[in-house]
Amino acid sequence: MPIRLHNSLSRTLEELRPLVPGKVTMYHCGPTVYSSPHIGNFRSFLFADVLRRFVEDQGYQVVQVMNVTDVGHLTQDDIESGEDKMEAASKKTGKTAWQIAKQYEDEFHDCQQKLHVRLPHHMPRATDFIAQMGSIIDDLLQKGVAYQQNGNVYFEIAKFPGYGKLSGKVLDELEDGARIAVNDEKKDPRDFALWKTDSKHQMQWDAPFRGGARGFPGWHIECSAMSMHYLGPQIDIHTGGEDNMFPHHECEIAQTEAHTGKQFVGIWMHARHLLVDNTKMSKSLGNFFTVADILAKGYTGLELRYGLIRVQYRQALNFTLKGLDEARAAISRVQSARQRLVRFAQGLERAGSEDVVAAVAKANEQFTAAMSEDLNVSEALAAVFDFVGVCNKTEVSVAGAKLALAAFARFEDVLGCFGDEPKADATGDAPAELLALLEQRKAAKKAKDWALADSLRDQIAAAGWKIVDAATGARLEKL
RNA sequence: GGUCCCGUAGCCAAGUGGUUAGGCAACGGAUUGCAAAUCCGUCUACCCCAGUUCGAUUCUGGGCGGGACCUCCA
Repeated sequence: MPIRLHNSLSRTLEELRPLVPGKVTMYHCGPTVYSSPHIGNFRSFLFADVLRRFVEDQGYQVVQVMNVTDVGHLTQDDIESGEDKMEAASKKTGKTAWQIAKQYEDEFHDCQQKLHVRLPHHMPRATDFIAQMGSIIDDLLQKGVAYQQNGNVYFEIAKFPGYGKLSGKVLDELEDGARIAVNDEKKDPRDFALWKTDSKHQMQWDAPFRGGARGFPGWHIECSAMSMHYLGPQIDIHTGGEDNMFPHHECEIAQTEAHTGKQFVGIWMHARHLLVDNTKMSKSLGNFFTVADILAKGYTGLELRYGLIRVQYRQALNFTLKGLDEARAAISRVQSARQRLVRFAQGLERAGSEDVVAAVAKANEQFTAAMSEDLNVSEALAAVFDFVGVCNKTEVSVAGAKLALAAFARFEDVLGCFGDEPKADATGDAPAELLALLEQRKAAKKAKDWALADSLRDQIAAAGWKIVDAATGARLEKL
């Protein structure tokens, strides 16, 4: 089944047709490492992760690159007095820009791991690609599409007729907006920086291009350089948050295509920003949750992941703590069903003779169809839950249980929000004292001392475990 | 001001020109010593007004309401 994805450039659903059959190259605009990653960041990164997982599921070999921006991302991009995010954080904390970058890059990787992200094949830092950026700048200067003023290098928008094709922005509208760049150096307010000089800037390099001055790179150029380095001049998919569309991606297109003369990206995809309690989440409003904040509240990475991917990436997602509670319950429903199947498969419960071949095929089909239609995760989840219902009411055979488990394993492989296949019985993992309590309860039940049995159950629950009474006996499971 | 998105049952959220989405919660019942889990059942909706149509939640137009981007942001 063809994978259809929404291309921001054409504003339509397009079939994924990779440049090289069977192989898909993806580039994702990654974090700017100047503060702790928040849940909004991860809605975008998790979207990229699910995209990669599904494309792989469909048999493609994927190469995925996500950059780490550790220099050049200006707080007011085009304004002369603009300050690099890293520098601003440095000023605030007293740490060096390099320390800031390292700290938050580590934290970012930690969050990726906690949210069960399949790591991109390459996660390069902008500061490691100064030379590559330089050669592009050099070429753009040679071609006359960039110009230098007082050591600053700007890309000249007028030399690239396609500027604005992604975001639909035209000059007049921009000038009417709030964003009016005051910069006499530029020929056009929309011209953007490829290289900046600033003697006060901590991160500085000798110009990596001919005839330049010591300075640091503009924000946009890093993505062009790293994308090209790892994936070549043309890539299949490029993703980012919706805010990246303009100016970042617009600028990427201009500089990259001016440099290579080829179409840069096949399909541009942008994740909608999430809302928190029905209102915009942003740093300036201060109403944001970091990933660490959520985990500190006792939610697991899996629950957060579920909560952030359950709505299709182009829909507004209203993030609430209540939503995470729902995620917890939903995950548990899936895992309970899987555990039951594991028990059948391992002969711990008496298997029946009903088969699930048709149900498995249907679930897989619906799941694939939903995901193929622009990653409709909500609909894919519906297919999973339909399947859960079927499994729960089926006296499944051993072979059937294994088949059903394979289907769940596939859904987990793509979505990654349910967790590993549950063990048939977690009793063995429980602390010895709880096992003792469980034995005591068995005895109490036998003696029909219900008060004692219930109090033992409460004690076990207080320790974070629950008793599951099955026909084959009682066992413990983690709450 | 410009561009764009959305308005679905208690909540979250898919989808469709005429046949039960799904999750969570709630309420009955089965099961259980009582529970938990599970199963069965109940609650069955599409902002408003016109239009197109045999028929619209689903297409068209208008209205109202909410939100996003254009400005640091994923």
